[in-house]
Amino acid sequence: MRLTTKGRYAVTAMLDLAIHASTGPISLAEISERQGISLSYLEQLFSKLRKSGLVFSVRGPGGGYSLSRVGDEIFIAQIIDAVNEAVDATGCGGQADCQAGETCLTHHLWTDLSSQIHSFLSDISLSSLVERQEVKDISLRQDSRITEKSGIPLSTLA
Amino acid sequence: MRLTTKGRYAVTAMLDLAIHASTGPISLAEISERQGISLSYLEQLFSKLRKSGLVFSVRGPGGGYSLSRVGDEIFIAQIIDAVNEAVDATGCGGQADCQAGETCLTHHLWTDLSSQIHSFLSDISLSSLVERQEVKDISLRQDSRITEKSGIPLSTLA
DNA sequence: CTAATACTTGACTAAAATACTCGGATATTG
DNA sequence: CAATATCCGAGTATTTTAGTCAAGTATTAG
Repeated sequence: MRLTTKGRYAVTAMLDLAIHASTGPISLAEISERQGISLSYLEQLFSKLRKSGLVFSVRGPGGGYSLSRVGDEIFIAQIIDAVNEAVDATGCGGQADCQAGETCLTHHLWTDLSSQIHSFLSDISLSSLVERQEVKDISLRQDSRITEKSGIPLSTLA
Repeated sequence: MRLTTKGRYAVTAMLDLAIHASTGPISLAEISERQGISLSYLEQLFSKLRKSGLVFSVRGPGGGYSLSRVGDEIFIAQIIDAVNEAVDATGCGGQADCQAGETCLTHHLWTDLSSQIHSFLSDISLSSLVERQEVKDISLRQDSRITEKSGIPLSTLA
């Protein structure tokens, strides 16, 4: 199964984009700070997300990325597919040549599992995540932490 | 997500054991040949499977491994748990400290996915796999290939 | 009793994948 | 033209995986 930080970061970043969608394009620097993901790494991921048509970019000052369509038309499986190539639990990439060119004993089991996972993640839209209370809470915490940092100093120490 | 050849091999080997259960203990050498898995690697895996109580061993000539209980009381999730520690889609191992000690934006999603996968694999018993037609077919092919090798020479060349 | 079989254990290692970094280029805005 | 921000490819340290190797112990057949 390919489900690593790459896929997780991609979903997290896309969710960040969905949450802050109303304010125009979001720069990767913002996402990097809010979500704690390295900027260079985000650049790599968004290159793939853009090529898959999930986001579009605006260059230059004030630029950044935006979702290419509304959040309830973007599903988690699409995001993971875009950066991970495929969610696949088989060892042969679905080729069924797992044991010296022939099908291994458990091939069909992993095929079933793969489609199970895929359909689960295909049913969850970005919008549905944005609506969840835990997500709202965490997002609020993240936003306020950023505000503290870049806003009015909290004490006279500085 | 941790689902690698380790877990796949373990399930495959256990299924091999379930299929050939009637003939007493099965040696790892047999499984190694039938399933194309290195003997030393199988030894590692079965060490964990034994410690988890899924199999028991008989030493000495004629020895090998047997299932510790009937195949419809052994589930795929248990096998994977035994060798892989856990099927877990989160990056934090369920600790919810994914982002600098705090919960990351997508933590709950990965928690949900993990339990989805786990319950899917918890519903599938070894016996149910043994019953499947594809598994029967593949097993038959594997057994006949072994027979050819160790049985009556197919030509006078040797 | 002894030789062969087969499990048991732990340490070690090559190869692959992952999770990045780095340098520089290009486009856009003010 | 200077600052911002995306774009792109190559390079790399770390970690994980998948597997080897060596030495041992228990058991049984003969």
